Parts: sequence; C-alpha cells; structure tokens
Amino acid sequence: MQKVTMKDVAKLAGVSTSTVSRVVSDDDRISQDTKEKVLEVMEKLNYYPNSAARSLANKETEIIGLVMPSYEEDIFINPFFQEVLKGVSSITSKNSFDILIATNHEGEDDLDVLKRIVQTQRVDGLILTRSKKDDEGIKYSKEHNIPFVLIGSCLEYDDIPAVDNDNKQAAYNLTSLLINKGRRKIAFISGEINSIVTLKRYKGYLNALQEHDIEVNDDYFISDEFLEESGYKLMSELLKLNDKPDAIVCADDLICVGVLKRIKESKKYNVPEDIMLASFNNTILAKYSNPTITSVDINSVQLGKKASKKLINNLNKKSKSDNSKEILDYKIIKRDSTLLNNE
Amino acid sequence: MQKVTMKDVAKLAGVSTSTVSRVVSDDDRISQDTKEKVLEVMEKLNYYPNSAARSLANKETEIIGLVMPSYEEDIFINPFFQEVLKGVSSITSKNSFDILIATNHEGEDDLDVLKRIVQTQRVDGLILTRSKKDDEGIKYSKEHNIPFVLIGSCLEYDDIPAVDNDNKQAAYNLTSLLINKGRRKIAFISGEINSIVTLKRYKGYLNALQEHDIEVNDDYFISDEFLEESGYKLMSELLKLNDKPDAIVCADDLICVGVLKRIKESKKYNVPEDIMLASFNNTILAKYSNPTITSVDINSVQLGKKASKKLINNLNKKSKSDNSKEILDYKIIKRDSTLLNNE
DNA sequence: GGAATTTATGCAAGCGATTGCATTAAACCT
DNA sequence: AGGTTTAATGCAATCGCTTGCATAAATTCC
Repeated sequence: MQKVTMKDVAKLAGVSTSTVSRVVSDDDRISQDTKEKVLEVMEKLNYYPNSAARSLANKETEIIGLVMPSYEEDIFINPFFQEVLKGVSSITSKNSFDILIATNHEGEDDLDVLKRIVQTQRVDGLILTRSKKDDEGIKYSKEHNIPFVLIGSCLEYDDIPAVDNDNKQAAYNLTSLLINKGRRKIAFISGEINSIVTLKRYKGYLNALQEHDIEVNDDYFISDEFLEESGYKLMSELLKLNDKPDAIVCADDLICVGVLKRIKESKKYNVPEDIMLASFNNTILAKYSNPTITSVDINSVQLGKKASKKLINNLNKKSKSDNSKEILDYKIIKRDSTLLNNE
Repeated sequence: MQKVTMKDVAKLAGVSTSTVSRVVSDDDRISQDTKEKVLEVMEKLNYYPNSAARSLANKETEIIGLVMPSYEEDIFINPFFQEVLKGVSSITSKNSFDILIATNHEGEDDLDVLKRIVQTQRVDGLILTRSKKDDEGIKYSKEHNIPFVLIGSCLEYDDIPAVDNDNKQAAYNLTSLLINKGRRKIAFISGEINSIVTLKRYKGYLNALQEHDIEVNDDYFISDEFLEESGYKLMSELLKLNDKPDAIVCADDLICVGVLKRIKESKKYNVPEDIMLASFNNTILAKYSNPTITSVDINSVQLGKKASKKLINNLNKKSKSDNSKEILDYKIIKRDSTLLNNE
C-alpha cells in the first residue's frame, strides 16, 4: 500500500504542499478555513508526515538518545537504569519526543556509538549517564557542541548541564551512620573505579573515617564492576583477611546484594550483627533482599525526569543553553542491614 | 560547524556522489582502488552519512521499535521488561540496528503510539509484548503488513511471528508442585485479566486443580495489575476470607513480592509453612526476596533475543516472511517459598 | 583488430518534507 | 479612488542520500 504523502493531501484539499506543511506545523499565517479543510483531508486520508523527510528538511528528529556506558557490562540489568528510563520517558512523552537506546554495534566502543548516533543525526540530543574520569563522551559532546545533559558529575568541566546528587555528602552520612553504630572496620566496595560516582562516594567515605579518626585500611577498599558477581567475588576477598571488616559500604545495590549473598554463604557471619551493610541507589533490590538493605535513595526517576526536561528545554530554545548543574535530594533509607535487635 | 556531506567527500576524492554512496553501501561494482581512496577521504573528513537522508531515499531506518503496552502502568519498573530489552539490544547491536522505545505522547493511547511510529516511518519493524485479548496493536500491524514479532501469544491469529513459552504447561506444573506438597486451597493472583499470558497461566492453574479433583473456589481468583501494590492489595482481600488459601500462584514476581509483603505484615502467617508462594518470570526479585520465591524462569533475555533475531531476519529478506511461532523452554526454579523445613 | 562483453563510474531524477521569497487579494487609509 | 499595509497562499529550491539507466573504458573473444 502506497504511503499517503503531503502531495496527496495538498491535491485533495486543493492547496499547495507548503500550505499543508504549514498546517502540520500550525503556522498562524494559515487561515482558519484552509486549516480546517486541510486537517479534514489529513484525517480522511490518514496522513502522517514522513519523519525522515521532515528531519532532512528541518534538521530535527524529535528523538533523544539515552547513552549508558557499556563498561557496566550488564547495565541493562541494573534497576537503576530502568528507573532513569522511566523518568526520561515520562517527560519525553509529554513533549513529543521518542527515546533511542544507543547500543554498541559490533566493533564499536562507547565513544563510537555516541559519535555515530550524533553524526548520523539520529538524535537531537543526548542524555549521558555514569560519567567516568576524563570521560570521552562528555569531552566529545562538549567540543562538538552537541546538546546533552549529564546524569552525574564531571570533574574536568564545571559548565556542563547536569543533574546529580551530592554523592560525597551522602556517602559521608551513610558511613557516619555506621560509625555511630560503633563500627570501626568499615570497608568500601565499589564498581568501576574510574566512575565519578564511585569516586565521590569513596571520598565521602574517606572523609567520614578521617573525621572520626579512624585509620584508613587499604585492604578495605576494593573494586570491580557494577555487578552482583563482583560483589560476591570482592566479599570473598574481604573474608580472607585476618582483620575482617565489621561494616561495608557498597557503591551500588546490585553489588551489595552480591556481597550479602557471599556473607550468607559463609555461615559464619550475620548481617547486621557481625557485618553491617549500607548501599546506594535504593533500588527494588534493597527493599526486598533479606535482610533488607539500608540504602541511599538517590531519586533515580527524578534524575531521569530532570535531565530530560533540561535537555528538551535546551533543544527548544535556540538561545543560550542552560549549562547549570542541578543537585537533587537524597535520602538514606534505613533498613535491617544496619539495625541491631537491641535498638 | 557545517556537517560533512557526501558531496564533500565526492569532491575531495574526485568522484561522484553515486560512487561515494556505493562505497558506503559496499557495492561490489566499485573498484578496489576507488573504494580505498574514498574510504580514505571519508576517514579524513570524518564523514558520517545523514540518516534522515538515507532513510528518505531507501526507506529504511535501521531502527526497531520496542512497544510495551502502557496498561502495565509501571512497565518500566518490572524487571521483566529490562531483561527483554537486554536480549533485544544484544542482537540489534550485532546487526547495526538501534532501538526506539515507543512511549505514549500526551493524549495518545497504545494504538496511537504504534500507528505514529509506524506511519511516520520511524522504525523498520516492531517488537510487541504482552498481548491482550483482541489486541489492537497486533491486529493493526497484521492488517497493515507491518513487520513485527510478538513476544507472547495471540489467540485470534495463529500465523503471526512470535516467541513465547508454554505458559499453560508451566502454570500447570507450578500448580501441581504446590498440590504435591499437599496444598489444596490454592489461589491465583494475577495482573491485567485480559493479558494473554495471564489467561494462559490461569488455564494451566485450573487444569492442574481439575486434574487433581480439587474444586475451584471463585474467591481464589483475583486480579488487578502487574504491580507490587496490586499484589499487596489483593492479598489483603484473600486474608479477609474465612477459608484462607494455603498456597498462592502469582502471575508475576512483582505481584508476588507485594503478596509476600502483605503476608509478612499480617504477622499471623508464615511463608511457606502456612502459605506457599509460587510465581512467574524469575526476575531478580524472586531470587533476593525473603524468603526466596519459587518462580518460573521464562528465559526473558532469550525471548528478547529470539524475537529481535526473527524480526531482523524478516526485515532483511524481502521474500516470504517467517511467520512461525517459537516456543522457548522454561524452568521452575524451586526456592524457599515452597520448601518446608522437614524436606 | 573489431565486435561483444564486462567493469567501473557518472547523470539526474527521485525520496517527502520545509521555507525564504514572491505574489495576489483583501483591508485600511486619507 | 488610489496607494499602502496586511494577510494568505504558492513557487521552487533545498535538505543529503540512493539508484536505474546511460556511458565510457577495459577486457575478452574469434
């Protein structure tokens, strides 16, 4: 079946394609009468403008790209991603944008994907997540003047549009909570070490230790990936130590769940009695694991929402773009993994 | 900065744009020499073909649309979705496709979204999920000859490309497992009642009861949505009954987790001693809840993979499309929610 | 060595929209 | 009434790429 084009509509309505085009984009130079007539014909013919032709002519796709770095191997399994997506989609849907999930094609690395979808002009803008140190994606986007918003932070530039939480402060508070429960041997287990969010959380953790005059034990800082298996593996390492930790701060729930699994398997230690656990992101995992896990609610859905709002705003106004950084609230959700019976 | 176009490449390489285009699409009519020369220039100029122009000319977008019905209010929160996405993305990335997440724009219903992204020619094909009775999306896609693959089943047509599990059999087996543990008062809690997957699972449940001469109690079949809160709410209903169930089959882990929460809050009943729980989808939730939940692993990632493979195959060959249905394995993962201590 | 193939490339017409500018008709002045 | 605005629409170029067909050059054949 042949697609209905603007020409068909124009002919049937007895106007030119320019007029149809102007009706579609609701140009106010068109008289009410013609507008109605054209709309009627459009309805009748079941006309939809071809989006490729449209993009080609006006250089807008009404698509925004969501980029998740693949160094988090199983990014698609971390509930954090899903919550961000949820937030993003709620905003894009209100603004007639669609979402393109950028995935690495065979042989591409992260930067390649980004380059590809931007240069081929598949998207109008980007939402970047999980930045790392000297993040190439951010650098590239900035240098090439590509509209984007970062969910997270960036150490190299401070004039990039972003939304984030105060992860350092959150980590400080989370660690302090453990310290206030009397723990002194606190480990920090993290994912990818170059991820900014990890670094910030680590810093907050260190600050808390220092502030309470607790000596930093190098054995207590280990990292791998943002995966459950990593948590499991890393916890095995910790259990080999002579001086085992009595509390652990995890950089992510998924990791924490792995840690917890390993502890349970040891059959020698209990959470929270022997080892307290505290984590980040407050995903559904923290809520339902056993015991439930104290976790920092970073407001992931909101991060997605704010980021897409900001991006869309910047896309719409052709003027100076808003390069500010927005800091969202966080909240430590206290659960059983840090709650002793006698409390 | 002006974008580099095919013209620029052509000029610098001293050839026509046709030649450049043919190099891009790796046409074998081009001599090795020119090919190399052109590629060199492309590299040098950092050329990427404009995807809108490309789509406009050849009517292909290399994007596939992933459609999740919004009646699952919080579809983006159900880990099932994420696992499917993971599977899909692993395949698309190997085949140079990108994924468009279709979300309802303001004022649109599910069918509208589908129509829009198809008619505006934003995507080459669709992956539909979670079909319901008289599913309009399927009907529309079929009637309009739109390439698509369904994850799930469809009662109305049997010649549509699909991948699914034998949910009826799985439910039968799952229910039988409970019966074999001596349970007779088995309830079935489900999401959206018109969802095909729910219907099939319900049928399997009924079959199991009948086969074991257990009378069907209408009070034991209740449904709402695919949400945790629904499970919570529905369980409250069940607890009001005089004759309370001693086992529950849930149509989805998310629901089950809500059910479990409600049971725990009652402080009167224990899982699995008083009430056994069995569920579907074997998401990360089932694995980490307390107690862990027996759940049917439906191989969600694989569903996503197979579906996208099938779709891409159908897109590539212009010949007769493969309208077969593929049934994937499932596996009941037995966990604590059906495991008595004395076993 | 010239006809017949084969191989490699270019020409130019699309693809289906948008948009600056020109045009015409209607409305407004004085 | 004649000139000037203003409003409504059309013309035609353009966006950047693909592709059927024509053409030119190189190769093969007898």
